[in-house]
Amino acid sequence: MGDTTYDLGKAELEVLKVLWDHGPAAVRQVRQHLHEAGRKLAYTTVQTFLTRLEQKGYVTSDKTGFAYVFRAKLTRERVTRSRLKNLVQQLYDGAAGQLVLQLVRTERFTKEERHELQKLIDMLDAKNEGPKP
Amino acid sequence: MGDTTYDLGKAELEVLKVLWDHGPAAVRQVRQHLHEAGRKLAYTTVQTFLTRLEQKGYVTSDKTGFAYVFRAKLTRERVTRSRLKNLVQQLYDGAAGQLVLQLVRTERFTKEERHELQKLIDMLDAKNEGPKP
DNA sequence: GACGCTCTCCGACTCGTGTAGTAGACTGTC
DNA sequence: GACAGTCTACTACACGAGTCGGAGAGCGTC
Repeated sequence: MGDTTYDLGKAELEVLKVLWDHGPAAVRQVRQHLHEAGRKLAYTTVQTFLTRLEQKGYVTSDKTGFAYVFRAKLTRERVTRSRLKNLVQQLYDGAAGQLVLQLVRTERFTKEERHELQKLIDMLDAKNEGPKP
Repeated sequence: MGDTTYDLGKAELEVLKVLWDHGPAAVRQVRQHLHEAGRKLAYTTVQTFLTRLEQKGYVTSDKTGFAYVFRAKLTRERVTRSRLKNLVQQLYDGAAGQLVLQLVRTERFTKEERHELQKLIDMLDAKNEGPKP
């Protein structure tokens, strides 16, 4: 269902994000990307995170070449959902609508995003008002 | 502006939430509320959290009566914003729109919330298309 | 076949957070 | 004014997360 709660530390998430953004990579590449993002960590530190992520089942590794190549198993969407669910639960006792409203109220959107949003609302309207529940 | 990042542990947030939900309270009352919410903690544990929250400047205390009464200084909205900002930053490099889209896509809304949302979008449209940037 | 580079494995240390106990101060009651 | 109950202050400890170094294994090069 996706109601699982993923326990990811801040730094672990950063590492995972590299895999999401750049695809599968070995320790050295991950470290390189983090470095370019202004995050300077020792080689072994990155390795520790990758290992821990693997132990938790959030990434997999295959050693086809010289070094292990790590690949994200957990998707960004699942983490987002989990994080949001936590947030909504912790702050609003589960009332997600309130959160979205605050978000929409306070964030800036591009034209495209607004159109997309509009379409989604239309769909929601159609779905909830058309066929009887 | 509100871009501060509040470092609140999970348990600290629970305590803070009691203050939001029930207003100012002394250690004993806070503990009582937590207890009713199924969270059983020792008196001194609750006290520790309150003290730490005060040290961080997130609550204040006044000792008018017998015991100190703690009052939330930080608002739920600020914490929400901070948390969301973090989330969006960490997962989407700051592209909040993407987050909202996913939220709207996957969460259920009441009719009222949809209407509210619609109004907000109309406002966004008006604001962003009316005066030149 | 010795040197050097890169990789993995394992251990270690620190800091924040969650959790609580004890000692002493205060207050009200007989 | 002694006792019981409640409050605060201080201390402590375990655990996870963030951080890294050193030891040893593979592999390429002269």
